[in-house]
Amino acid sequence: MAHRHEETLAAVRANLPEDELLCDLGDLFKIFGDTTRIKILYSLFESELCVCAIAELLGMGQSAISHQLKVLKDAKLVRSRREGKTVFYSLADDHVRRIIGQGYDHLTEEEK
Amino acid sequence: MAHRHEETLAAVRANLPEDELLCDLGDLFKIFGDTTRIKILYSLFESELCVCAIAELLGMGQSAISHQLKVLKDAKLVRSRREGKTVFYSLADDHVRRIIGQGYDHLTEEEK
DNA sequence: CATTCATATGAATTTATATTCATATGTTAT
DNA sequence: ATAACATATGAATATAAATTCATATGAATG
Repeated sequence: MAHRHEETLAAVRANLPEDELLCDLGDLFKIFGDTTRIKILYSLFESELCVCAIAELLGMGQSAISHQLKVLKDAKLVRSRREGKTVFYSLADDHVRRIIGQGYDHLTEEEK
Repeated sequence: MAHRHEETLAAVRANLPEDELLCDLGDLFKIFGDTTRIKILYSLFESELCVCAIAELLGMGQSAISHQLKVLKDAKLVRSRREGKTVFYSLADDHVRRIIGQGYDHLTEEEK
């Protein structure tokens, strides 16, 4: 503790969500915070893709992609659909596009 | 490589941004992907705060907070303003709110 | 039902990142 | 100038997370 700021902190505390939600938020963004996963998600903007197509597209091993798809699926960011031996992945909902879109904006827009 | 998907991949490749942008996106979200930083950003929704107020609010050491504020500042997510011995931090622009808002929506809304 | 193909998973290794500790910098007041 | 306070920073440690390798599961086919 250093100087006084109880008045300020009271207001901030009142508007701060529960700890659990803040943790969940961090965990969610953590998932977007990896180049491989961003690439996977972005690839799925266009169409559903099978695991080996994604691996080929990104120039990575099948195992690495599978592991990351699991992370994405656990977070409900992608869905999967099996067709014979092949499993197709697609975006789970539109939040993915919106979240990435906002990030894109931050990177490309000028700040004033 | 496994089976054929050149046709599909061609279309996906055409719409995929440059590698550098995808990396930058990952790096940006990585910053949101930490509970401490999310808490700091959320705290700043309400008002600007000095370092020791944030440390007190989060129950963490001043050093840890300073390190994270540096990360946030380097990413241009927060600004700082010195007033005597005290340094006040505030959100740099509205993208922060929007990005966190989209994450919040994903967590709290029902998916259909 | 044995083989092949597509995907998934566990363990190990490597690499990155967060916090702490000690200390430096910068500001104000005596 | 010296002391006291607020913040910043470097190095070290601890923890987490990504990829690889080997192998397992699950589905189709001869």
